[in-house]
Amino acid sequence: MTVEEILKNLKERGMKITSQRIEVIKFISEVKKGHFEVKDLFAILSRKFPSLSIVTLYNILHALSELGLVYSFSDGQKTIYDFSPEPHAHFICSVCGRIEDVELKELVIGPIKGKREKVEVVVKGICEECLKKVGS
Amino acid sequence: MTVEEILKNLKERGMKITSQRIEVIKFISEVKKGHFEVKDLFAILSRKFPSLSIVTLYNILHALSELGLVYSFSDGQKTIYDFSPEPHAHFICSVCGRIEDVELKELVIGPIKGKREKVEVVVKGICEECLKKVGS
DNA sequence: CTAATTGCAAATTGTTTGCATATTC
DNA sequence: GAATATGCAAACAATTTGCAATTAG
Repeated sequence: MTVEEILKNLKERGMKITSQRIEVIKFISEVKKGHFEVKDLFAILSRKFPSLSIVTLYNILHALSELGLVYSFSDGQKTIYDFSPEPHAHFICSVCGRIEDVELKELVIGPIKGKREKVEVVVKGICEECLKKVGS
Repeated sequence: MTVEEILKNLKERGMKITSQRIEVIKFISEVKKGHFEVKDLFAILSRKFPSLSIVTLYNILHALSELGLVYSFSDGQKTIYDFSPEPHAHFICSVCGRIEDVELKELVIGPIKGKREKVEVVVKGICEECLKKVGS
């Protein structure tokens, strides 16, 4: 989705197009792939947009997430935002915290009483580099 | 595993058997199934053990989790402990926060560069009751 | 002009840390 | 008696809330 498409999307849902929202969406559609915490995004966007508040970032990302325009999951401590469109699992290193995409080949779960909105598959472990450093 | 077996397990790993640990392990092995937050467990055990500190609970649960004696996952905000031994997925209602077990029939993921320690499958959505109340 | 959005300060929540005291082995 | 564990107070990190000022439509 292009920046314009996303903005159109927001407009259609009655949301206002603010410069903060434009910046965030621009960033997302430029990057396309990768994981970010709110903090990281804040650090990056603050440079170009010094008046930006992290509270606004929380608002915007929360809204985009609700609309299904970004995907979010938790590393157990904080929310990670993920802009890549294809579903996949995530590997999180419990030592260095690094997150890597993992192919999700097959996932079958039993029936759910209710409306299912999203599925998070998180694999925790120790990445190769940390294994080398610490041993196991 | 019985309380005695778990305690033996701890001893073998050089951990000391304290009354706090006994209480926690007793509780876990009595309940066997169900999800708890540290806060809940603290509320329950505090009655029988008024001097118990929640910090100690964090310590104990963290240790038991490391040893693989309890399973833990995140609801995105806090750590949920799960004492049932068979692997399964979890459904979390984003409205009321209730957590239910979901059968995990099949899960195949791609290769991982590193040592895989555990997999969390969390399904988020809205439970039947909340759907009835709010509509959708 | 009106409703939505921003951004600040402050509050909350979950969890961790430092350290002195107490307890197990 | 030595090493480990507890529990308190305080620190921390991520996120949310209340609210007044600003901005988009």
